[in-house]
Amino acid sequence: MAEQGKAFYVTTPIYYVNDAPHIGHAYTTTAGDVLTRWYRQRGERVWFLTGVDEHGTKVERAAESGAVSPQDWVDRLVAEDWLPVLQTVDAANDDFIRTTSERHVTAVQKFWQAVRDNGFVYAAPYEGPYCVGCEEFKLPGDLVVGDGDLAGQSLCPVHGRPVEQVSEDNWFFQLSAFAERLIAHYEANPDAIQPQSAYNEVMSFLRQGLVDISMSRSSVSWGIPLPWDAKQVVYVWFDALLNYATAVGYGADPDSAEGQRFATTWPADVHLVGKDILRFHAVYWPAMLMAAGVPVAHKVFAHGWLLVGGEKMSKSKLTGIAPSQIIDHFGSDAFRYYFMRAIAFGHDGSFSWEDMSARYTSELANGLGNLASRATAMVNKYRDGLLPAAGTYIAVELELRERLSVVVDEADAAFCALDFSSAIASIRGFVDAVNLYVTEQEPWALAKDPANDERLDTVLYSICESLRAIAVLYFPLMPKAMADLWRQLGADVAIGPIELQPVANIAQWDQLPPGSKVTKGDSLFPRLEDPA
RNA sequence: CGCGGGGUGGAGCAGUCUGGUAGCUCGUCGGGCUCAUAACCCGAAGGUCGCGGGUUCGAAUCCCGCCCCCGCUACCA
Repeated sequence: MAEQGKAFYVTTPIYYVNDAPHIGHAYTTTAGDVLTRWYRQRGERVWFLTGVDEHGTKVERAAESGAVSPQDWVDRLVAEDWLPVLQTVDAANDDFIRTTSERHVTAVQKFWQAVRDNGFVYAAPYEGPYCVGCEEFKLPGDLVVGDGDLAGQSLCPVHGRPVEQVSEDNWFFQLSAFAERLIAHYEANPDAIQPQSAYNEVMSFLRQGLVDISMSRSSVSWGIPLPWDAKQVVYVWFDALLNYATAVGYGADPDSAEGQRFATTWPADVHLVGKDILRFHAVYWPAMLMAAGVPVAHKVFAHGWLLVGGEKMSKSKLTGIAPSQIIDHFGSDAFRYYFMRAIAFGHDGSFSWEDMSARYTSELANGLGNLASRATAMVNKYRDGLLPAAGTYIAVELELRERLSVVVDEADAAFCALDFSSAIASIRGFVDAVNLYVTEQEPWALAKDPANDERLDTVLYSICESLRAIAVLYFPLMPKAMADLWRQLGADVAIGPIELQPVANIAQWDQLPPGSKVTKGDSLFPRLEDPA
């Protein structure tokens, strides 16, 4: 559990503005959103941060070719691409950090000044193989050996051209000083990197030893100037990683609102990252924090890649998919459901339109949507839309309630462990159990004989109570549809807003007051035609 | 000896850490029901869990060897 008074703080990576948002970005954001919405549903204080990374050579160059200033360029990308995608996936982030914002820039300078004051930054010439095409230094291991005319020469693997030996004066971060501390930290906190495969990877990397790493660039101008050397800017990774701390008030006056936020929010509880940027988050970032004398994050969780046609998504192969392509058709709830349900978090997973469509139809339309539909229809048909009071519960209802109680516990444990697919599997099992309950109790048969009135009341009430619980359980995952369901059950009027229903109370039965107005509204998940 | 991930019924995936009737979604076949979004429920067929050894009363799961696929080569989640 979080420290007393501290918010449960979750971050996504900050996305590079020069890319087009695709479903990989949306996947990470969705995971963070579901996780934080669940914690809010538990009644905890929560802080959910996302944002964008705006510095670096690529942006500088792109702006140049568009004949605008870098700032205008990134302003436009943020407004047109990155903020809208949050609406598209229905993310309820508490903040959005931009690395060009004043609060970030000044805090980054404070941070590196602190690291330097602590003795972990030094000047040295950096010499190494440099690719003019990439405009960056390469590591010897990155290079490939040429053949033919270029036989024997070291080539840039991207451009296939010989690299040059270049030297520039640089500032170095003394990363090597932290290998032992990091190893000790992770040995003492084996849950600090998940899943296990990511933990193993980082540990084996650390045990090879760490080398110092250049933290500034003189060849780039679009960045944050070093406070002690205005001719150099902070290397973009060592600017970007700091967002997690600067966004919640690192470096602010402790008595200010920002300073208070830092005190009650930092350290982060979960950094969500793709497995490709694990090393930055599990090695460089905590080392930087240690160097500055700031506590490190509790956990880094590395999720897998989305594969399309068995390969990592690729725009050049036409498999880079914009979230809106899917969400325009299926809606944001179905998008969130699909990616959290179909892919074990931490593993790679395949996306296909066919699978998405099949799951939507089977699990959402035929499963949950249809259950809501048959429930609201029967209350209207047999009881004029007024929820009846339950009569005497018999064994089947008691079993259903017991099942619910188990499901709530399972879902809570799984969501808190970021095991989204297991949480959903558990809830889905309950939906199936309720569908089975309906079929076996045959309310339509009970309705044929007034002698069964009380029994029919009990069955109808139990179905609606089950749906009440399902709505709350699924609300963090599918906020729009579950808010709809909540209204159809009359629960907003009867027991208040769905977002205020604590997880701890979900399994408590008899919450819907008899007499509530149950409405048969639009289908929660209408069956969709396959697009041609 | 590069590092890492993976190979489970027709498709896509759990399960492997903490050995003990192989599970889920879809698809196929047969039956039931009619409240409901032609939806719901039941039953059945279909797997030597990549291959070969080993440990064990017992291995998808642990150990050894091997084969194959995919990333690490950036649109970077």
